[in-house]
Amino acid sequence: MSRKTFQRLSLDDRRRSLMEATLTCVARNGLHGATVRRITEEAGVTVGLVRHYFGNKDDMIRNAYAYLVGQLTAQASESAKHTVAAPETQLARFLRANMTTPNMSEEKVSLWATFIGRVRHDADFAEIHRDGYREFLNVLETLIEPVLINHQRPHSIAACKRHAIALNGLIDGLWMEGALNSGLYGQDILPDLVIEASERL
Amino acid sequence: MSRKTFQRLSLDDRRRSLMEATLTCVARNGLHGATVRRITEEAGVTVGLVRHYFGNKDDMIRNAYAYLVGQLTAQASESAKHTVAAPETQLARFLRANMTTPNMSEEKVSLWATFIGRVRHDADFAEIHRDGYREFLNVLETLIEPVLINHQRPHSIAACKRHAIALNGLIDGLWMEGALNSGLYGQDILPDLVIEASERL
DNA sequence: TTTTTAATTAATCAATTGTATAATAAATAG
DNA sequence: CTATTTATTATACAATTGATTAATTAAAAA
Repeated sequence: MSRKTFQRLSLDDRRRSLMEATLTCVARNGLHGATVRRITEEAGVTVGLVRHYFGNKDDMIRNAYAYLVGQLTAQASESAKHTVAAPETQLARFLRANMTTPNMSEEKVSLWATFIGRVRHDADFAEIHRDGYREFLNVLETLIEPVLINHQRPHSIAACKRHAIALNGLIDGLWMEGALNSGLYGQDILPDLVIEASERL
Repeated sequence: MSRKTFQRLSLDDRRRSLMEATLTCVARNGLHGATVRRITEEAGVTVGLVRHYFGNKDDMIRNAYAYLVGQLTAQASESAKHTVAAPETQLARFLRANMTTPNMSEEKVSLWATFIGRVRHDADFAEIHRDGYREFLNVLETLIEPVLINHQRPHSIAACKRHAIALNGLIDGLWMEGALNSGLYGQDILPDLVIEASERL
């Protein structure tokens, strides 16, 4: 029997490959079904690499979670600073982007929810979550402030924050509804709905 | 060595005890850390009872999930049909109830999110989720319709549904924000916030 | 080319997993 | 009080788990 042929990847490439395989397996089999063997098979390598690149499985999963949150916030930041337009248009565009693919990928949202159960009990998860949340909130606040000013509404830091929290809640909630859409309504109403809703806010 | 002394419980009591222990363990250790041994120890029994009452572990977990969803929807329905009051007051009261304990128990919301990752891949989970979701939406719709009528706004079935979906999204999102509150704001602003937001909807 | 480096494989290990079965004892019926 | 039922315990088992180590080999260096 001959050994398996393999490629030597750079540290970053291999780590990313393993984190993505981790997310794929968690999405498919849940946190409890994402075993080291399944993950490494998905990545096309053998189990020893987990120790080599992450020390142990838990650390690999934490890194994968951070990787996921990073993707989500990066997408959000990206779709926020697009063109020059009226503040309302910018906010609306941002919201629409967050209600359509690829920002609202069913898999990512579902993954995000799967991990959230760990946030309350694992300090590392909590920190990753908090950082991502803070960044998303910041993006929202900077989008909201000019809109409030335009409409001559109170726009203190606190007021912006309140609106950001509410809007973020709405986005999160509709994310989840969209991600696991139970077939009770068409997916396509969500973008209009979130804009319609936030216009009233 | 003497054997462990025990009580024989009724079928319903023992099943409920095991389901509650299951939820406790999932909340504490995640779906992957909720082992049969931990669960049965939490329930104060030995492992053999899982087979006796649920056939296997997966079935026990599915039943525990259905039990959780049942609790959540029951709470919601309960807090909906309270007093006789103006439709706006009733809706506001319902929303406030959903943003405060015991309806918004951190543990329950966190549990709810933990399980949601399974909804897309397990038909049984999907059905349980869909049923609970439908019921919650129904409650919301019946609360919303009279409000719309009072304000002489379109109140077709479709319009009510849209509002219900949006409000449910807002509730879900704020639920999660509240449950894993990252310490970025005080918990107490959520009730006011959701009412303030929905008044504008 | 040859040498060196370290990424990767392959195999082994102890621990934990879910499940199954026979022995036991609590509750019920006669 | 005795017999019967069956909920519950205790134990065993095979499979799977995450972790560890030494042997390889691809790639870089010389």
